[in-house]
Amino acid sequence: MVNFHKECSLRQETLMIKSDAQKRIEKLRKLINHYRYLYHVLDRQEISDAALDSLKNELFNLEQQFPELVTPDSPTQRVGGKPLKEFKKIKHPEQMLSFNDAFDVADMKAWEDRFEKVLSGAKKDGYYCELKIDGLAIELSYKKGAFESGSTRGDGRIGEDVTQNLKTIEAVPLNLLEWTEIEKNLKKDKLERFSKKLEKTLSGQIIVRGEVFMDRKEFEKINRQQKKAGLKEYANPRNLAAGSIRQLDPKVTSARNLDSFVYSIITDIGQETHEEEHKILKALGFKVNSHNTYERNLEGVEQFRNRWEKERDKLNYEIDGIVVIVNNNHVFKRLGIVGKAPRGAIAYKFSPKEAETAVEDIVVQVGRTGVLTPVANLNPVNIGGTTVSRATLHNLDEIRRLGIKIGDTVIVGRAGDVIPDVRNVLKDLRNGKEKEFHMPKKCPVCGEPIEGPAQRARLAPTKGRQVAFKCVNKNCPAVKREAIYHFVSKKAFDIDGIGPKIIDQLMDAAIIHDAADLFTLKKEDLLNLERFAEKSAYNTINAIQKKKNVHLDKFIYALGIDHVGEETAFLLAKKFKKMDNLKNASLEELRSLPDVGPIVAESIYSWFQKKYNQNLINNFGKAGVKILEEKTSVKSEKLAGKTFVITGSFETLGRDEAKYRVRDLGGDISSSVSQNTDYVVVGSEPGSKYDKAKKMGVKTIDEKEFLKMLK
DNA sequence: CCGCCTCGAGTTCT
DNA sequence: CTCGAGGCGG
Repeated sequence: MVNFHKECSLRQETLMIKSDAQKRIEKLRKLINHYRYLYHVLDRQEISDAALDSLKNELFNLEQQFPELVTPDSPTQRVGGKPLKEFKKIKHPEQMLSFNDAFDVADMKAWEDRFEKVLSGAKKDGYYCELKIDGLAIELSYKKGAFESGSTRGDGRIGEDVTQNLKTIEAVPLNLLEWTEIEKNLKKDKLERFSKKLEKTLSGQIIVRGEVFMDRKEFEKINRQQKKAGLKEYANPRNLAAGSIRQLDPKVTSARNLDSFVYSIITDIGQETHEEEHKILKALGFKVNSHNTYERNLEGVEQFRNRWEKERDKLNYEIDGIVVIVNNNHVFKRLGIVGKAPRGAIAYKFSPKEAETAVEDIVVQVGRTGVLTPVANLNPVNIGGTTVSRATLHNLDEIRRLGIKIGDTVIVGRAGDVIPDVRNVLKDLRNGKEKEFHMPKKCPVCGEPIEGPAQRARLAPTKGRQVAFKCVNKNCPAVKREAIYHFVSKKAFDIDGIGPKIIDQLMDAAIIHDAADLFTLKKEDLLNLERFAEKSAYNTINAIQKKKNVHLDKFIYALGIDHVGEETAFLLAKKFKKMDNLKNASLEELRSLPDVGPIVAESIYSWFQKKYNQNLINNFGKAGVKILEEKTSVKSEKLAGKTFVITGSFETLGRDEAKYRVRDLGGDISSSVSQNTDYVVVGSEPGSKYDKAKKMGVKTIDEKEFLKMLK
């Protein structure tokens, strides 16, 4: 009796808890699903990750206690499946097609012309434009509002059943929204007319399609982990996403944090346009891409494309173009299929960020310092919207690293989206006629012998390996020419309207021999040259004479002494005050300056020892160049001890101007972010310094705050 | 001697 | 902007 009683009460207790648990479980599921929807679909975070995790934890624990309460659509079941032996096949109810490609306006026009002929004047009703996500296509099937199965494209007719893996993607709803919610959404978009048919469809089956992808952050995170573990890094997010979705063990897929957008409804619910499909998908609780939009004509399409080509880097996922679809579904159907692609849609690709081309030659350039730089002359190709015909190869080490030969086929990209850069040599495409590149033994410009790493190693055996080859002839025309380019450049004498072309002309005609000669130029000297008439000659002379008075730091910088750039020139001007003091400074004096070590001191000292340079300085004086020697006074100490780094561009002042203003107030400017940096001033379109500042926790300020500090 | 912090120099096309 | 290397502190 006693025992019976006990058992009874125990059962009673369990039952009670179970019913409570059931209620609690349902509430938790609803809540978790709601936050998931806000976060992954509507892009809104209203609860911290930690808080959401604790909800999930509670749910998980309850379900552990009552396994019989687990349902397949519970949020805990996103990683519920066991590893598979192989994927089952799923037949697509309607073939999954691919798109034909267009690369420019002409292609688009041709496409429009082609199908308008087919339509023979029927109304086409504009286009729907979507971002073309670089991922893989999927198909999802929902029965009675719950996710039932999903598959990859496969060959278009039959795909692989990757249901378990798709479940792990939080952007893929395990349940559609509740009907009352859907109705509200439809009303908001004035789509009530679909209500009836949609409700009926949902009680049965609805099939939709979309794209699975991995965002950049996740991709970078995984590659960091790979690197740390000494494993091979993945080539791109697309391949990694595709690989992840084809994992037999859903635990692996789950760890990859994939994302997804959907973009079309296969089931007929009376949708008239593609735009409506998107709105309905959104109303159902699917994640659709909010940037997609309707455009009336090809001009609008063109604008959409161009805008996103420019802004594609701001997205957290990769796109390789846009998809343009005839918006009217009846017209779209009528246009039919050509080959493997629908005639009513086209992928309008962005110009590629990398392209394949041939190395026609490798030539050598001589820079201001005499350093020889090998440059590849390329068969011109369009990369990122501009034509590239040359790319630097930096030095011999780089050539060896790439293994590049003349005649090779290469992949060219643009470093920092600007500077052409050889990424890869396609050695498999060689035909045997490729020629090895050799550094010339003699300077290609003056014919004097080149000093290479081997020679220098003998001269200074303590130094490590040096990569540069150098023409050490002080009279090498190339070096002298570059010296004058440098002299007139923005940060030196800043002489407007005199560029390499004019300097070449003047030197070739032997009218000038060094920078000092510029200041004694007469109008008559120029009139004999090609492309110079009265007016242009006058302007040029005027531009030169206008810059006759120059601050000491600019002057020192303009001399182009090895290892003396802007900063060191500024420092020298501040310390020595007068040109004469610097000229006569001893090695020890120079060496004692902060940031000047043995190498820099030696470079400065020996520059002023040379007769040629002494003459040059005298000639500047004779030509009437005046050095303003009293500019170093700091106006205030307001920013003393503060170090600034500047990135991006500003509305009200240039970067250099900003720099001078900081210095005037006693602050320091640095070119790279570190622990020592006090403020990073962030303009529009900032570069990597901004990222670094954020990572290091350095304080960033915007233009407004910066200007306030300057006041 | 090592590692961090800077500066210098080179770079393409519109 | 990026890479290489000089300077300097630990």
